[in-house]
Amino acid sequence: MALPNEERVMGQRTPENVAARLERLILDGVFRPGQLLPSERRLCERLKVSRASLREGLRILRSKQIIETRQGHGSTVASLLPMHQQSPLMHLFNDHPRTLFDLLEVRALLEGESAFLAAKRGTSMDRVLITRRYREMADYAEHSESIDVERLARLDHAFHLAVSQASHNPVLVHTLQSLTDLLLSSVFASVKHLYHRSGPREMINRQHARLHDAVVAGEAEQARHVALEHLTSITELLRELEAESERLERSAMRMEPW
Amino acid sequence: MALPNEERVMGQRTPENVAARLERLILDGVFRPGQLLPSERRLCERLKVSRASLREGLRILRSKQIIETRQGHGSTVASLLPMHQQSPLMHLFNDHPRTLFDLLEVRALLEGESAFLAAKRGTSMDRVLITRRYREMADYAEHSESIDVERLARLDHAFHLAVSQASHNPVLVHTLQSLTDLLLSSVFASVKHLYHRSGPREMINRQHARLHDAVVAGEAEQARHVALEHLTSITELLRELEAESERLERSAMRMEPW
DNA sequence: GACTAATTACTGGTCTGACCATTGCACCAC
DNA sequence: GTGGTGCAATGGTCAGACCAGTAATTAGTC
Repeated sequence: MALPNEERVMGQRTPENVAARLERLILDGVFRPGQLLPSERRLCERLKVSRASLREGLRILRSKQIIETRQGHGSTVASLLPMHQQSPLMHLFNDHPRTLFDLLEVRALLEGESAFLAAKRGTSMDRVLITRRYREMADYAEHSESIDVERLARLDHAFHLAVSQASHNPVLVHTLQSLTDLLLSSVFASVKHLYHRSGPREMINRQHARLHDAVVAGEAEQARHVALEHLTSITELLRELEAESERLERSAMRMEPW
Repeated sequence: MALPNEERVMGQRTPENVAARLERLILDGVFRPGQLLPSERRLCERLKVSRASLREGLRILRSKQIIETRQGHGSTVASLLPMHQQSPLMHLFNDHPRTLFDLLEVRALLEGESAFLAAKRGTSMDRVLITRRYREMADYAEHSESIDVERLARLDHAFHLAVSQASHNPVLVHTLQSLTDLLLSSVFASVKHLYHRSGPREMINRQHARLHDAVVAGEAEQARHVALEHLTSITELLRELEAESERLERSAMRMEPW
């Protein structure tokens, strides 16, 4: 039961642990992309595991495409780290921030259609659920003094999800979902900013109210119109935010040129 | 260099090969989902490899989530085979064939918007490319006596891709692309049927011509309208095809009840 | 007889040390 | 310089041993 101290801090001698420790070393920059790792024999000594366990650990990293191995040569850290492998579209965001607005454009289209279909096809149960989600969100936004932005974002998301689900088109729900995930993972900080300011927040609240009313009333064209307006507003707000941060960056650059 | 004959047919004694052979056995139904595999020792004998290599092979299957392993118990074939893991949406198609029309609904929306934007934003270079793709497709459809359906489908796809790319919205292009891939992977056989019949083929040709003309002329609203009409036609044709095959199935059932 | 505890015969997990196969480099003859 | 040759390093595979969980059987108890 009692292990030598050094081994305890090193963790268990299991392949999973080996892979995790090596991944940590790579993420910390000890081993850099393109670089040749130490030989298996050396890594065994350094990580205090047998070669069999080490090799299974390397196998894990290889299957995650974190390293590449050539017999007689060694293992090299792959140049594309998994951070960039989250989604095919992720590349775009890293290369061209402008893609954000392309995404919003597509999302507006889908969000508008889902509101339209929800108003048209939504059952009474759908409407009850939509209203409940709306009330949860609106109550929290109005009554809470100190707002937890993350929670508000979740409630917001739940409301829109309920609307899209009332469209009774799972493909639409899924596509919208994946685009929203992509959006939030890339600009969650910016979205948080929107909630923090009372001006935008109130505008968003009003639009949500109108969207809810139109969908529940079954006014399909109106629902689509409101949804499009909603997304247009958000796009506008994000544009302003971007321009603002650009101004800040530029002034910071003047202060500290490189 | 000279291996015993038996080993040569078994293949190399490498973990990758072990994984491939086991996967083959699972796909062939020798080992069924939920079933417990033979113990590592037995598999070693049967596959004529050392336990170290076998374990690395099992590690590969585990990382692909084809098997699950518990110490002291054994390795079981996962109940969800990788065939169903191609895409989150794939589940839907397997469970509810009706999803096909949901997909076509979303695709019509995106295709319409992409035609609209292409007509609006397309550069002269875009138009040249769209025309070229259109001509390649139309020439092949008209002049070829015996039509290679797969080739025609590729040309068709290339034409629509050129249109969507002229929208200058990479997110739209990507989303449309993934939906199209999903569609073709699930109902490629049905799509082939459409091309085989001269009636539907000529209708599709006419719609392509009108779509091309509207986009190149920059008539955005008209382009959207034609694209929507195009997708509506295809949906209708697929519906008819489905009803037809259902009739066939039902009559077959009467012949051979079970 | 019914329940609990110990036994035991499995299972996967790890370790060791050896040998094989490929690579790349230093060396050497031409 | 050029082209072979050998050697030392690498990853790949192997065999056998022991550790560590699991589960069914058995022995013991009430």
